[in-house]
Amino acid sequence: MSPRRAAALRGGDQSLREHLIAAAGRLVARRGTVGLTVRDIAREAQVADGVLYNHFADKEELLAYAVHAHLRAAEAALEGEPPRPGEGTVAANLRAYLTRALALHAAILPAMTGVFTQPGLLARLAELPDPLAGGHGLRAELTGYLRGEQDRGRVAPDAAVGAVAALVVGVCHDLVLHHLLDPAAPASASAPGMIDDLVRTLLHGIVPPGPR
Amino acid sequence: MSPRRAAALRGGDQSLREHLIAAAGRLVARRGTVGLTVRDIAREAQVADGVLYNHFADKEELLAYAVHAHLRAAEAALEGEPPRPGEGTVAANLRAYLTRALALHAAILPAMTGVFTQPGLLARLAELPDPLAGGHGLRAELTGYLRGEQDRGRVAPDAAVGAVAALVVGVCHDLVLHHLLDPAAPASASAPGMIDDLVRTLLHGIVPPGPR
DNA sequence: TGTACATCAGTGAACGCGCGTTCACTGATGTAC
DNA sequence: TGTACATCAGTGAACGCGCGTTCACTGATGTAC
Repeated sequence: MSPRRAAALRGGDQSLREHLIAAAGRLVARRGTVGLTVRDIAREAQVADGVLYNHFADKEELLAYAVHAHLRAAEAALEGEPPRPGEGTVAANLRAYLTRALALHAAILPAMTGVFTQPGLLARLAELPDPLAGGHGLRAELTGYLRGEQDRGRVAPDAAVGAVAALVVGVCHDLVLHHLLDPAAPASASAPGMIDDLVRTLLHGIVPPGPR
Repeated sequence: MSPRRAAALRGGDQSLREHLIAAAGRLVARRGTVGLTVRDIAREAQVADGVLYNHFADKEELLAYAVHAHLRAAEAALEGEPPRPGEGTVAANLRAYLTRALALHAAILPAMTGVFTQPGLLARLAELPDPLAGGHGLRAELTGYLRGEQDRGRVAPDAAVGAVAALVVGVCHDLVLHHLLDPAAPASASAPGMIDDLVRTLLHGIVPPGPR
């Protein structure tokens, strides 16, 4: 008793549900969630307009799964492992965290920008397991790393790790948003030395050298 | 030859055009641009649905003026003057800049979040004079201030002023967005010490004291 | 093995709603006499 | 000064479109005999 199968699924072993999430996820990665219609998704999935309602309560539920898949894919696409306390130099590690965070935000922010403006979608997304909520995991990773360096004496014991994490995540927002505002302009994140400047500032601050 | 006047304008000396921009601006400040309909605006202005087309090419043009008015109002509402190089202490001045920037972003970001997702509206807004584009003016102010302090030797001559500006503006995005994501959670910006932590980090960095 | 039937996911035309926009009409005010 | 008319911004019902959603129908597959 296995009834009709969607034409687009011939030859594959994916369920239509997974197929729909994947298709919607592709569109989310490409265009964000704003202005995405159920017909766009059905066309991308090469499937009838109405099927999605056999697998999801409504458009918002499908979109929540699609955004979730997009976020996890962006996270999985990050290269290498996050640095660990004690290894290499603090400067190199901070640089690695900044690079990772920038790459993640560049992949995620365009889609998340739309999510911010759709409270219902945001709520649906929060209900899914492991939401990672746009860089939360990264913030925790960085905070943990800095605490580890404090234990090893390579970061000042009174350094404000929470402030550093907020600065790092924030600067990612800023650099990526600037690029969104004016896609023609060269991303200042890729400006030579920008990341190094950020690392230097976070490490040593801006007061002149001399007695503190 | 002065024909009919909108009922809502009785007793005032405002033009209907200004009246519409003000009403739309109020809604933008309250709810952002997303989901705002021309009927919402007409109801807020206590005016007929269609009048806006006597004064604006379309909804988007009115919205652009409304957002622009909102941005200028938020900027005007900032208390006090931005600090000047040489006055007070660098720490106090940085604190003042952070406080100003946070206040501005808290007022502006909810509306701007929606603007990011409406490319047409963004383009219209960019066409208006003095767009200030979500903190551009503030960034320039801060950069100028830091250069002035460099001239006076209170900020290291090799300090990366552009990086500091990006960090300051970025952390504002971050703190405000967090509040947007979870309005119930207490704003970490208001957490006691957060701003002081940020100032300390920017001034002195996180490496342990000792020989550089 | 071959044939008729039952099942039910997939299909896509159609529905209803809300939106931006239009336009025939209204009516307060200035002008002509 | 008083009256009839012209003007045109304001009015709001109506239009058309695109959207999310529904549902009568289709047809590939498993089952009964």
